[in-house]
Amino acid sequence: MSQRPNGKILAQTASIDRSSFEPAYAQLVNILRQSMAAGILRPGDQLPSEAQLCERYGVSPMTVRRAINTLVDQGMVVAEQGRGTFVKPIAMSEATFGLKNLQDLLNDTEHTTVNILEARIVRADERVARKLDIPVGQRTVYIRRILRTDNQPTLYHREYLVYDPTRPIVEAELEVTSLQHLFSGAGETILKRGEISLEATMLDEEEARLLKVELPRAAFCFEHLFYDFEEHPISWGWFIGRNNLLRFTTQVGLLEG
Amino acid sequence: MSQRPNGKILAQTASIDRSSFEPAYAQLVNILRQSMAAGILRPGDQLPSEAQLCERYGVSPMTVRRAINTLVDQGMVVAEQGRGTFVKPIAMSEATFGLKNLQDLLNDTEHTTVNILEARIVRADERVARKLDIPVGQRTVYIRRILRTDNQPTLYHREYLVYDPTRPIVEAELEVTSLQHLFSGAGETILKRGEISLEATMLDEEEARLLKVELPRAAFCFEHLFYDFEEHPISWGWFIGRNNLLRFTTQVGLLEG
DNA sequence: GTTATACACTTATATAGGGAAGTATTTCAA
DNA sequence: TTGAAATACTTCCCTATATAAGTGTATAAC
Repeated sequence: MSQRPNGKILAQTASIDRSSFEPAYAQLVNILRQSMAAGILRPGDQLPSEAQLCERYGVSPMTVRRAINTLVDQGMVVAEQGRGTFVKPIAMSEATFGLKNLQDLLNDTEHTTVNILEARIVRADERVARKLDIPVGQRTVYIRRILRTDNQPTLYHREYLVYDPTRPIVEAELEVTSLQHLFSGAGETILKRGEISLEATMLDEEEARLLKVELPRAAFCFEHLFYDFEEHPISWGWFIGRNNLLRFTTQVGLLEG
Repeated sequence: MSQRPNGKILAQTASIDRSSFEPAYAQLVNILRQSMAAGILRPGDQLPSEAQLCERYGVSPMTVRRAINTLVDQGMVVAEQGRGTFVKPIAMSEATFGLKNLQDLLNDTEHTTVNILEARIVRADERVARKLDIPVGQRTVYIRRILRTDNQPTLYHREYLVYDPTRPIVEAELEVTSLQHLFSGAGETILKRGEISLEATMLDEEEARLLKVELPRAAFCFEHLFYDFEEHPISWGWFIGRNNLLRFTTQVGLLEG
């Protein structure tokens, strides 16, 4: 049975280095993480109690608490009041796919360029009006962009913006760098929140031509809808990416070991 | 200029209820979140200093620290030592897509059934051998499953497992419920970590037939590779999902308002 | 005018301790 | 033997306090 916290194993492996620049709580987090990565603490095992950790590593209860809270926040352990803290088994459902690849692509101004294919005022059709919550026929700004990496087209972006001269976002959006702002959030104080969804689609003829690929072809479609602080939608658009260049990868469980 | 922390606004909105079951730090987190959601604290604004928050809400510095740390961990604010704590603008790059939908699908035993189409021992070909880091020709367990929701096929899963009679995962995997275990992590103490990647693909003929859709059709392909504590791969497989039933949605920025 | 120092402000880390709440075990009584 | 109460142990939450360290500004010295 490995349900009972076992002390000796952990004690010999490592200790807190007080002269280090790394804070004690962070060192303790790493010690526990490495114990899990090395298989000393397996899923389901109980961690040493907080009092035991205090004594063993010579730190105060609050430091131990902070370390354990960190692990709980990271989803690596579960703490049950009155029972103990236990190592969580890895769960595929906790995998998350981020958009960091996409951002890196945009921030790499060395290799990446953004071209505006079209930017004009259009009247909202039924579909656009519903998405942006405006009357049919109201003016919107329609923008089509193509994003190239080393002169290879990688992303095709279309976007509808509500047309409001008092709102500076329209001008800002027209700049080629505005996509970066959308991603990194540099200085956009108008947007409150956004809904983003990802789906797999077939490229149509225009998309294939612009992305320079053969039909039929599958691709990611990446739809976004942004709201201002009055909860009004102000931007609806979608990215279409070449699936060979855009791949989402992630890890579950423990990293190094 | 809204760079200077403004006190009065927040003070009138809410206060800490000491008789509540909700801990003080959590209440403070909610107060600050709501201030941001309501637009009182806009992106780029500076939060009141920790000392100010202590005084205003009558809590100790550690309580304030924990609340702020929580917001930092959630990516809503950035704390800069010596300067202050600032509200982060929303960034699309921080959007993450989770697999909770998929898990809910699997856990819903009322509407979801798993059928094993095939489960047999096969010799590893070059591709499988490379993925599982085993010699070509070594025996593996090949499993094909179809997952139905309300008798509608939704997911097609194929998987190769290294064949090792001493390892109980092979038997466990053969059960129809094992997919749930993979996702929720119930009792799997053998798996250390996993790599998961998502891409958009075109369905081939067999996949389309099993999922009962017309060709050509785009779909998500969801590849997974799991390792044991000796860092040996033990499971390689992939899900193919009907794109109309499998959609990834997420939010960036502030939720309620 | 320029530089160096001191100070006030911020966040960051750590210590010590106490009380509340939940769980599991033991002990005691029926 | 069974059931209930007491006890020990665990995590959880909070307070109070101290020190360190980074940032910016005002002041004094050159």
